[in-house]
Amino acid sequence: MSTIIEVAKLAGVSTATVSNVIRSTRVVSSRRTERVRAAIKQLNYSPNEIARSLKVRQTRILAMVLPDITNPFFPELIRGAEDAAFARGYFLVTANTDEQVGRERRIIEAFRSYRVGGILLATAQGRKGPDADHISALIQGGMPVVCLDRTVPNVKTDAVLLDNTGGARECVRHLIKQGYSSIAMVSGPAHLQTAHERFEGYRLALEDAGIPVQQSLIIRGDFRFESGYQAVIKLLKLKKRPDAIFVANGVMAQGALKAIDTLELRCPEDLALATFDHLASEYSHQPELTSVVQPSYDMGSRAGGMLMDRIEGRLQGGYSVIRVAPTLIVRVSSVAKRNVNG
Amino acid sequence: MSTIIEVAKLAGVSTATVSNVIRSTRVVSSRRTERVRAAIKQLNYSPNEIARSLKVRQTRILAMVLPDITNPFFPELIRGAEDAAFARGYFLVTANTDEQVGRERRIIEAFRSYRVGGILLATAQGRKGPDADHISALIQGGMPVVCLDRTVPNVKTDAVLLDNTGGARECVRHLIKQGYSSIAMVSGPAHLQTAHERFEGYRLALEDAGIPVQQSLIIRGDFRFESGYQAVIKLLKLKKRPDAIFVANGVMAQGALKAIDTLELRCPEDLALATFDHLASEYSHQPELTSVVQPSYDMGSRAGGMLMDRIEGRLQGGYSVIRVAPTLIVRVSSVAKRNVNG
DNA sequence: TTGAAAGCGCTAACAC
DNA sequence: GTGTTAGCGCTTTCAA
Repeated sequence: MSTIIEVAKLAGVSTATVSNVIRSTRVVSSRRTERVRAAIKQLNYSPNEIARSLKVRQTRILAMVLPDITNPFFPELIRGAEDAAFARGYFLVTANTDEQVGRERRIIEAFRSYRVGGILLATAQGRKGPDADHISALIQGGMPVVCLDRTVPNVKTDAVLLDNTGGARECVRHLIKQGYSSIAMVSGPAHLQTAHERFEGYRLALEDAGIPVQQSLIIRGDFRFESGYQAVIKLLKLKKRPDAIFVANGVMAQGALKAIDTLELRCPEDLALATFDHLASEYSHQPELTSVVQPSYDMGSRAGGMLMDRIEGRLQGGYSVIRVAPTLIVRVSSVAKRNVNG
Repeated sequence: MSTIIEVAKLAGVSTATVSNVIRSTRVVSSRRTERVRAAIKQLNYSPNEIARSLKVRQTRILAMVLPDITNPFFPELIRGAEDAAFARGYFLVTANTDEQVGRERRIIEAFRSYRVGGILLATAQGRKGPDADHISALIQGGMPVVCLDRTVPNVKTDAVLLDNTGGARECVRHLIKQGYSSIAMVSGPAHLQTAHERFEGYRLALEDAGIPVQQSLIIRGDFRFESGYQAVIKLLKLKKRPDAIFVANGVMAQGALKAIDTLELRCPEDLALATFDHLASEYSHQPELTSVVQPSYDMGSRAGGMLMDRIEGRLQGGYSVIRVAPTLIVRVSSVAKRNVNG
């Protein structure tokens, strides 16, 4: 790989001139500009960003750290952040922690070492995780960090979060209004903040309506397909079967549909269903599920914007936390109970 | 952010000693080692990989360039490559081109500038794209590149590909054996190599059986949900409706299911279905689709291994191209025609 | 075992 | 408009 010195030599100019042509940092005569361009082409020269970054002490790389790339919610987040980054001349790279805290640690350390401009973090850290010291250290060391979807416990940062509790509450309230009274929930993993908040919404909605929470109607899943399937099989085999189920994420809801199918029941005739996330239009075909839709693309894009603002010093002072509201989309899976067979 | 000089000063040793402690490049007395460790901790020091990379002229970063992160096939590819990378002390980052050639160009140029160790490329470049000069230049410049899933036209590289033609051929042959004779196809975008190859498999299977290919039964989609939906609606409104449809990817197959549902038909009673990709167990619930399953995790992992071998010089000489075979999984959506109503 | 110092490729301050 | 050069933070050779 050729260097700026070789380009300068070939073009018969100084390295400063080559640099100035590349970065347009000061005016260079058109004759020289042309000679430099030609030399660059001839040598197939690519400026060494490593050297440049070392000199200017910053990179225009944004790093996104994600827990589970196979959950369709996250790719949309990537697309949002990516478009925002590109629009402002940044470059987004992504790494996947596979929900493992150790791996997250290692990835963050690597990004820190490479001195990325900032980090978008959807942490694998649980909501009571005691292990967040490295993240505090990171931030105190001056690295701009924006938390996405999930915050890190006991760490103050900018964040873009969803109003999980509000969304779940509205959704369950809707089920109640439709005439359902025995409403089960398939919740997410205990250690995840988002799962906890969604459960809170469920609890509050029941409380609002004066309906007691029944432990037997709450089954914990892990946000994956199989656990949604198993949970609903279990619920539907109860002597006192629920008449509606609220599912804490979209992937588990697909498992729920499969379970209903396996037991040869029908939705909504035998059981109403409502869920977080809207995979339906993209990956599934029937029935149309009532769902709490997260504006994931938008969340990614806003978090990206926030991070770049912070990097560029446009965002001074205290941390800002944005709570984005989800949208409840009512579909056939939760039609009013009295109409089910009408 | 503190530097190695500050650490050295605080520990009362030379920078060489600090470096040797960090990299274990030579033996350092335990007294000094301890002092260095303490200083690192006290200063919250993180070695500057940028400076290191500049000096040693290489990085242990693997870059993966993907066309569509929202297609569930690709995240699995990432996981495979990532696990392979981590196991050998590399670090994988991903960027998404959104199927735009211009964006791909820009991303590759950035990765080149940052002197990543190598690139895993699932190109957005069409199979007849004339625009691959930058990729040839990249490779000639010494950058290790492994093509994944798709090759770049007229460019010689290592590659891990799927036997698309073989997979499609076997699948359609299966449909024929099950007694279907009017078999339609929802194909992928014309410019994509994979789509072309799958169509070839379809064509060959019909040819094998002496069934003429009918243009009216071939509808081109774009690998997305909506196009699968529209294509199947169109096919099912034909006067001479096909009795089976072969769909070129999993996302479109979901659209196909929705179309069948919309027209109040049933699969396989009214129409058999078989498809590339297996989204079924993860995102969908019914009916179980006969599918050509790609070993995507494995493809990612093998491509990653190949790239690291190439980087480390274990893979000398000519380029190697691996063609991975998919697996046909037969499910209820294509039961033998005579049994459909029996 | 340890330290001094050159140099990786670039930018930008300074001089002309 | 243009060139010279110090120095970004690290590794590694050479010398002790």
